[in-house]
Amino acid sequence: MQYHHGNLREQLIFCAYDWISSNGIESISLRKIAKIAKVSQTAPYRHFDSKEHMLAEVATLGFENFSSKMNKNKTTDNRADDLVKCGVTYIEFGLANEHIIDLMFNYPMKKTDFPELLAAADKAFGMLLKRLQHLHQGNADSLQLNGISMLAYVHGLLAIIRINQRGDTSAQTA
Amino acid sequence: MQYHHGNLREQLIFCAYDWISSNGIESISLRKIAKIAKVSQTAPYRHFDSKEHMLAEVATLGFENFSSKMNKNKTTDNRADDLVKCGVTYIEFGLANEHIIDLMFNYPMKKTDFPELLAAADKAFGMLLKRLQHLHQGNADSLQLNGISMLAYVHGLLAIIRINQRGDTSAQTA
DNA sequence: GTCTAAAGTTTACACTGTCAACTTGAAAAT
DNA sequence: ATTTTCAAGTTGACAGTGTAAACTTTAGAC
Repeated sequence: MQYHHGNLREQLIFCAYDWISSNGIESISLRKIAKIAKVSQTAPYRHFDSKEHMLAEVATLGFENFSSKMNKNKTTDNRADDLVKCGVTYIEFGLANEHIIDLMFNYPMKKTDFPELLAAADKAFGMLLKRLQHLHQGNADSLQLNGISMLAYVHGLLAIIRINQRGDTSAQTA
Repeated sequence: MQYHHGNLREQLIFCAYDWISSNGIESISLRKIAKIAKVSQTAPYRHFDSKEHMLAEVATLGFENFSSKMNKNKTTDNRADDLVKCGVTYIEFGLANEHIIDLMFNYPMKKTDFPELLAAADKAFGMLLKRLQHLHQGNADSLQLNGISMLAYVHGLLAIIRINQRGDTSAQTA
């Protein structure tokens, strides 16, 4: 239908996603992924304003994948179970997709400049918070931690685990 | 005493620290900081094997600064106070030095390749853990969280605050 | 006063993001 | 059916990057 490539835009996003998944963020280059997609080095500029705009799309895809994984954790009536599953899913995703989650959280991107990314991130965090709050409301007298606190805890736990994996700081002294 | 510069090595580390503090990690280049230090572009290679080796020194300095700030929080006999001060110090440091803490935690560096960095990070985390555990042992029946958990919580809280500051994910719905 | 080696310089290379100018070809307009 | 148009692709160029190789300077040891 189109010129050479059909849907180069999506192709590029998938290529970049794959590349980052296996090689990390800092080793990526527009030219490399253009070459992988078998187009010229400047072809991506017909679809993205800049490298950052493209990475924003990749990060968006990351949040979508995370959301869909999260979505399989149906909330049950056992709220403690739900919390555990929720946290485990988050951490599992982070450990299984460490480079993508790097892009999602640690790469300095002004998310407000990328509405799609902002929406995808909002949705994912919203799911997390809803479940955590669900638990919290049912057990109002147990822990004095609200949704953000628990989110912070899970997020931080993942970070600590990863830092330790990178060969590090031996925080495991506890 | 020496050739042109006296102690270029330290000079470069300080220049890089300053640059990163005000401009962030990804905009740094060896050439820029060499120019700032008024030496040729390859002069840094007489003192560092690579850019990463230099950044490791900067990160080490970051951990040292953090430790020295942490050190001013003398542990008192009020353990709850100690915990709060500890967490506040951590988060304050992170907010006041966001680019440096990026380098310290989010920049993918194999810390085991840089023994000095590893030692500095160990020391900083050790201080944090000691205080947290100090509290925990005194209150063994209160929260079922150990040192790592509390570290994760504080670390995650900082991360969430920063992500929100970047214009983001509106996790403040709680 | 020569020698040496550490600390600095110049030059060069491959790679990066991105701009400008050109080409292609499928669909819209006549 | 032919012409026009314009999005999607290309080539070529530029400044900036990390870093390797070869050269030069200079402080101190003999």
